[in-house]
Amino acid sequence: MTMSNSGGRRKPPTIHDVAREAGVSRGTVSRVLNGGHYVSPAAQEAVDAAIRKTGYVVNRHARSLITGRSDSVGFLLTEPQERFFEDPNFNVLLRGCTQALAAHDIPLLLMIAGTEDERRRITRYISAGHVDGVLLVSSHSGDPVAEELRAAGVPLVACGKPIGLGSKVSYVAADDRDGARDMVRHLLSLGRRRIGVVTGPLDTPGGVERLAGYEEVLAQAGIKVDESLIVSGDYSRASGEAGAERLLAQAPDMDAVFVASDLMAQGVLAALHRAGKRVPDDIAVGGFDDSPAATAVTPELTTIRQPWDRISSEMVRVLLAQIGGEDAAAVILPTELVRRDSA
Amino acid sequence: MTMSNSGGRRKPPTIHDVAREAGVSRGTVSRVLNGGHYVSPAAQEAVDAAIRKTGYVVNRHARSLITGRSDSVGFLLTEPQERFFEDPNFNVLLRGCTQALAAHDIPLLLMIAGTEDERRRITRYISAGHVDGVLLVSSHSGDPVAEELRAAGVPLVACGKPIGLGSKVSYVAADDRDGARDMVRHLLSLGRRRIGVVTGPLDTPGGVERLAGYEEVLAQAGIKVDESLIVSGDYSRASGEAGAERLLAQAPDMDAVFVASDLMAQGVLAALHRAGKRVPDDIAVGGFDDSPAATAVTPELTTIRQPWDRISSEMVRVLLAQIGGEDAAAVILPTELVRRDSA
DNA sequence: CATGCTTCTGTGAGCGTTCACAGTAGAGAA
DNA sequence: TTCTCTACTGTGAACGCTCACAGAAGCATG
Repeated sequence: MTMSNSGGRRKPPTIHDVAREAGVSRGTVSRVLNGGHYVSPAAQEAVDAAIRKTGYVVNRHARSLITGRSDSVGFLLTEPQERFFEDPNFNVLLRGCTQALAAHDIPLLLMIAGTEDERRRITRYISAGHVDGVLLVSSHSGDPVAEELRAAGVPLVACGKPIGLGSKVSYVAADDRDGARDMVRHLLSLGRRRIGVVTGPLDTPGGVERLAGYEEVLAQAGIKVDESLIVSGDYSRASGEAGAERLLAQAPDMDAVFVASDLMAQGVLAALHRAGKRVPDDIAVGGFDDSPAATAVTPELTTIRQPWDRISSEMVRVLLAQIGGEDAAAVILPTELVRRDSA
Repeated sequence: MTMSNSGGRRKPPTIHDVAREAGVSRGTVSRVLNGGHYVSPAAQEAVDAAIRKTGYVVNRHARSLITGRSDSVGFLLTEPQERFFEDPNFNVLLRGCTQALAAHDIPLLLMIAGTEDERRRITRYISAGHVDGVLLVSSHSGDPVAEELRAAGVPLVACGKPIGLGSKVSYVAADDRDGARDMVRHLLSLGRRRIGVVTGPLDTPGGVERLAGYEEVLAQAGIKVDESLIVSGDYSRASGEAGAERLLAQAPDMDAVFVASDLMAQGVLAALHRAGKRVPDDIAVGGFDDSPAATAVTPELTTIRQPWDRISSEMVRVLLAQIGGEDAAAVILPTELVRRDSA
């Protein structure tokens, strides 16, 4: 009855074991592990075999201790959490980032800065160098956590154009203005002329840009912007419902409405339904996001697809580049009109 | 023009710096850091002050290198990702776990095992000891990744009762059967007698248990279970829609239906609406989950709330206990009936 | 006064890597 | 021959921490 293996975790092999097995030195194994420059074919092969045989996996702690890198990045969510957690796009983004990083063998640490205590803990953790960089999701303007990290020189890539942060912050965003332009042009092409809009929050770049696209296209079409056709929401379903009611009261002759998020559009559809308006016959409805919500309603939403899969992979690409020493960069990605039944 | 601080990351203070500042040795600082036993009040205070002054944060890599612990845990999502990512409960769970862990200063590493390549990478990463334990979300029976980790002796806590894994795996789950019982009893109390059911996937414990609760209560009430009132779905909205259509065809006199998830219930509502049935007048509908979807439909869903916040905190509690050497444990948490308009 | 116990402190070793450097061998040039 | 160059390899020193151990000081006990 000697010590058995089952149940307990066996001490894993080290670079020493591999070196001994392969009949070379630690240094040579290390070189093989890190790119294989200045290694003879024979040594290369011997080390590869030894690694396979021993099941060796590099000890990242030891490596990090000496390199100063952690080979991990944080995914930081600050401020108004609820909204994000209800938004399925958030999931797509999170998954995309995780998988893009996994391809580089870099783990993603999820960090949620809700309470003041969490905020402190997270800034301390990140500033201490426990992650090499941060993917930031925060629509909040003047986010104090983000500002502190920026000041500490931590590589940072935001999702969506950040407000109130210095110019040294990279970001990746969909072309909100162009998406809005596409949708409004589409509504015009359907012959609609009294087009309302439920905007997103106007203290966010996305909210502002989508409204700007709307106004731009109307102006180009020679249609005067009518203030009674503009109401603003906060991307939530409830605010869409309330917005639609206001619009119906202010502009009974409205024949289309561009809603700056699918979730709000859900609310708009509900309100229109209650008011006895048929969609799209009486009023055409255009959404934004192409979230699962878009196909969960009747009629299914015509909407603007944001390329979330590309957004996530670009965020990772830009962050890794920045960690590698490159300068901050801004990436704007094109959107796409998805035609369904509501417009 | 000497090297300036701004932009670059400054080398952080070490335990040496703190020791010098406090006028004590490394050992004493280390003791303060790890619980403060066998430390004189004077030393304690001096070290605390030095830590504050220098802004010292422990280097986790150096610590892990010697302790063998990583002080981090993985959140592992395997198999049918899409379903999870559409399910808002997943977000609540993920957030809950992240925050519960944060309170212990333990980072959460998100891992998604989609492709075969990711699966390999993740098992290697975890088996190598780069996390101390794993929170597992996987409804798939006989999950190979989970099985491998279990065999490797990695502390593991599943969300929901896992199928096909040995008994050494802990899990935390809502009391599915009791929740189903509550809902069916509620439908009976409304005077309904021809109660249909759209089950979850019957290769998962949740699906089986919810159906069992349904059958149990009907039996208690002296109502014979009618096979034509039972159809099974996969928790997706589409399967709910299809299920409702089958039920309407098979049992036109149905006056209530218990749907094993809110997402499916959304589909059921849509199908009933199309068929001209009024809810709850003609047919009462009961859901399960109390997801945001429940209040996003008209009429709002009467449903069973699963205590997701407690599930996540219990998962973390059980995992940390197991990492600390305790035995595997199973935790079943009570559900709650939420009355709204659909039943 | 020796002995033991408790409480506290400092020291050296070592965790598993990478990195800088020294060194070797072989080829080609002077 | 001698020198230089290239391609490769091994070695010791670090990285920042914890842990085991030795020891000191204080106090009670024999």
